[in-house]
Amino acid sequence: MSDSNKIRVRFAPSPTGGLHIGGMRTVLFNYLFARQHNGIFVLRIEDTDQNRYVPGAEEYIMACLDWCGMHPDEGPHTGGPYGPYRQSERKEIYRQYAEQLVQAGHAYYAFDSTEDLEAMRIRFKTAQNPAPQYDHSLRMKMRNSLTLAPTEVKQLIESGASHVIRIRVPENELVGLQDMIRGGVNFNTSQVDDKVLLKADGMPTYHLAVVVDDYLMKITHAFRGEEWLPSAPVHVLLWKYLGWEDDMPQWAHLPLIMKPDGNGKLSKRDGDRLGFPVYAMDWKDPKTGDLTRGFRELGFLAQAFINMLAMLGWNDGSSQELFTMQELIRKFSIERVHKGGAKFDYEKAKWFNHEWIKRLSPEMLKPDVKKILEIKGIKVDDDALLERIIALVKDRCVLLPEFYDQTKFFFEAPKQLVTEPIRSKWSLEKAAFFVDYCLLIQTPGPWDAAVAESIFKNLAAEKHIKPGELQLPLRIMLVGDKYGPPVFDIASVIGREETVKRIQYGIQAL
RNA sequence: GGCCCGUUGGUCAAGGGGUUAAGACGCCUCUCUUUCACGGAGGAAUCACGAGUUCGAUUCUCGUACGGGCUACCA
Repeated sequence: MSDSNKIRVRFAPSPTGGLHIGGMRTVLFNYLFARQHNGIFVLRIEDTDQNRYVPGAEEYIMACLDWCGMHPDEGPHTGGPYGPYRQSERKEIYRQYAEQLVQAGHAYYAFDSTEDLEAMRIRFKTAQNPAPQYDHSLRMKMRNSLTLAPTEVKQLIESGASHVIRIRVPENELVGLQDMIRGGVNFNTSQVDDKVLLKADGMPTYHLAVVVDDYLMKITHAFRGEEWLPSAPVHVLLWKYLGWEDDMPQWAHLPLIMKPDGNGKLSKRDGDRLGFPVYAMDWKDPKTGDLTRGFRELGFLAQAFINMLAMLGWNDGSSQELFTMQELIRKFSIERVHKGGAKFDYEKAKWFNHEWIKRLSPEMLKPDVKKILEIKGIKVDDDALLERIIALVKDRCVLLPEFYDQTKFFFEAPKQLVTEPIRSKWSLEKAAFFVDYCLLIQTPGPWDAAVAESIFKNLAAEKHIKPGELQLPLRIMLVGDKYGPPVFDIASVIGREETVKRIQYGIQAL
């Protein structure tokens, strides 16, 4: 494939806060598509709204992509031949195209103030039309270069009067587009309003910027959320009016991710309300200082997060649900993306993580587990030991932090023993058994789970006590509670001396 | 209100004119394990509705209902 027809996609977030799973899924689909076709994945920062700009959000977005291993081929930090990749730094580019549109009669200057606009909306509001739009039916009633005398317009502009440039949407024309997911979608332009293209501050709106930049950056396939579908005719019109129709990218409007309960698209609030993450990573709002927890910090593996994201609205047609990034790159197809929105299910998300923890080797899990333990003040230097422990417990950890609860007793004796389950059945005979058991295991010789178990069972048989009656007490002495991997494995790992110590302490406590 | 997009169990979903309508999550039962999980075996539960086309519609068409999105000098 030559460079001229190379597939180029872009993820174009606006840096206004945390990156939620919908955004991350858009990145993922872009990334998969690019990699599958050996194309270019561009990151473009859409920071045209100065009011909503949040410092740090761009770095945060980069970090999220980094976590998931989806590195842009071009972008503000990587550079590239079509930069700059921040729209705020491209401000000067947009004006000329807006002016070009005005010259061609496809756009016009509008001088209406916010108050004018508000008054218009109130004045023309009826039961049939509760939200009047600045469109073909109303534009001749407003203050713009269509209604004002050319000399007046010229004078207003020269005097620096605040104004915007609006697209002049034709009346009663059919505008259609082919969507890769939905097929043909048609609109009658009479329903489309004269969207602002260039704002009073000289910044473009999304509508102008997305078209200009997609053209200039040679984007071939444009993926975005379904919420953009209604404004797609504006974009199609712009591609046409700018004379770039042949270069228009193929569109794919992705289904929305919905709230698990009730209705509407998923928002950060739902996560707060229902107790699950919505953002990829922890996000601290620099203004309020509020911390919103992310999937990563709550203990999700990047592999699981990606896998979960991919299955939200896509499948390969088989019943396979577990995919590596490489498999996804190979198997992804935009045609198999669902049309309907999917309700987010946190239980299922956790299931993916659990599956990935089970699937990954102790060695691969080790860095994450080390981090978890270090946070809790446990530093492990013996890698082989740690891997052995991880192998023992990983099947019972759903989220990474659970590795702490599942492994802490390997490193330190339980501080408190939960004795309720065994106290009532505790007896002098059992105490004597454990005293003897300690004596027996202290004699030199090999030490592993099998040894610990056979000594235990032989002694129990000798004393005519059912081994089952003894195992739970042993577990509680070693672990402190009724959970964890097989008890003799634990004894084996912590060693005979520590086992003896804990048993002796346990006998005291009971 | 208008425009646009959707609709297979509670959730994610496969399928697509004739099927016992896959599979997964969750839930329940049993089993393994004298811990907790994992694993294994089962179970309950679905084609929104109405017309039409057809020998036959969950599948095609049209309506309706319902859900969603948009309707900003936000993206």
